[in-house]
Amino acid sequence: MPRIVDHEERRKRLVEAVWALSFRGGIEQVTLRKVADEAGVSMGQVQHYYPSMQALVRDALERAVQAVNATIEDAVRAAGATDPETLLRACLYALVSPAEESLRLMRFGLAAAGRAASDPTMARLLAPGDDDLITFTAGLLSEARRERGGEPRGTEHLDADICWSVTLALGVDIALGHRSPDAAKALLDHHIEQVLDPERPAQHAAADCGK
Amino acid sequence: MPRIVDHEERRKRLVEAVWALSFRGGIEQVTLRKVADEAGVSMGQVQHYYPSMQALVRDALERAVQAVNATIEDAVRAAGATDPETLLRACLYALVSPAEESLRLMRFGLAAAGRAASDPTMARLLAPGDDDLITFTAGLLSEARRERGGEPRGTEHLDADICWSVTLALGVDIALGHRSPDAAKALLDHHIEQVLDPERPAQHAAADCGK
DNA sequence: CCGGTTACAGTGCAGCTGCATTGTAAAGGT
DNA sequence: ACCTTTACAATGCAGCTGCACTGTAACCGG
Repeated sequence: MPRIVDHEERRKRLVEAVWALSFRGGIEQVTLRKVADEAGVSMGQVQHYYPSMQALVRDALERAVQAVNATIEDAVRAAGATDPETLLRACLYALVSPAEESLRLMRFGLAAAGRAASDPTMARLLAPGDDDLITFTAGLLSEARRERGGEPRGTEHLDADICWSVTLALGVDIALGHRSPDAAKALLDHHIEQVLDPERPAQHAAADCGK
Repeated sequence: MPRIVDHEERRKRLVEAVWALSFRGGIEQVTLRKVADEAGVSMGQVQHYYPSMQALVRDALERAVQAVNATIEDAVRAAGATDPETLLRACLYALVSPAEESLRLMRFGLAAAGRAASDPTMARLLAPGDDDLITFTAGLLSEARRERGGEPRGTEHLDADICWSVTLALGVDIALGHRSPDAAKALLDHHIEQVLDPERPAQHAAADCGK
């Protein structure tokens, strides 16, 4: 019947405006008017697609989470059918990537997490999906250990959980500018080494893992 | 000459009002009027002690960081002269404590970190002091390993860094309500075990480290 | 007792906020 | 050709914001 437009495209554009604004001046700069300006549209359009500001920010967060997850899945797909260790590294690296897009997402994610600290409905968006990811990672850990000649330790699930915790913390550090992506990657490498091959002492003296 | 009051006491009261408000409704609820109300004083007083809202929040963050550090130091002092492993655990547990006060600080810290993501002057307040803490922790790790009959691995500094990263990530999870303090502690225990005694396989089957 | 300094309390204001409302142009079905 | 539905654009508004400003009461050295 009526005029038909691509809703998805509009929402995406608006959400990207939110990300951009938040990246530049913090989530507090995300207002109806500024989002409209950044997206090059009118306030009316923003209101047309989102009933409230909260809904906009929520959707922006949801899409940010999806985008990060997509980054990980892309990494898996790109790695293809290599050894599990390479795959594992590829997954984890996705969160400490120096790519600008990744940085934008992490920054917004952190800002949103700040809000989520006292907004349960937002916190839920940041919650781990269904720990499929952890289970998948645990599988990789298990295989990677076997490939290195180690025996299974039965703690893969916990180890995977910790792996992601470390990675997330490093991502936060990067977002805050406390660590360079390189330094984070180096530290992450050390941890992976430790997890995969606990017995081996220090091997690569780790050029610099400093800040 | 003039009327004399305890400046420190006033500022502390105001900052605690900021923490309380932020805990309840998020950092966005922290406004001049609400802070004044919460502290039971007038807006004029808030303005008298802080030239701007930014300054207030900054001071609140600075004091929150100090308070958390104090928590760690208290833990060290309380542990007294026990074995290094107990000391190490005491330090790390400070960040995943179920104490309400700790929760308030972590929540506010997370909210502030959200702002710090795009405010470098705030990010600096959250930056690691001078990695004295990491070095201290590395020392504990080293001693604890020796006590367990292990040989030094030369990676204690990196390991300590990772320890705190894990702990921080768990603290964030708790603040977001994604993990209970108990679950976090259990996972942290697993990691400590792993770090101190890499060779040993799984020992305590870890009742539940689930969410 | 008094001048001066400090420590507030109260008020006013310009600017911005989200949101409701109204107006209107475009498109498709009939 | 018309009518209905959609997709906006533009404007209005009440509420809140930080902050500047003014008033004033307490205190203390002299």
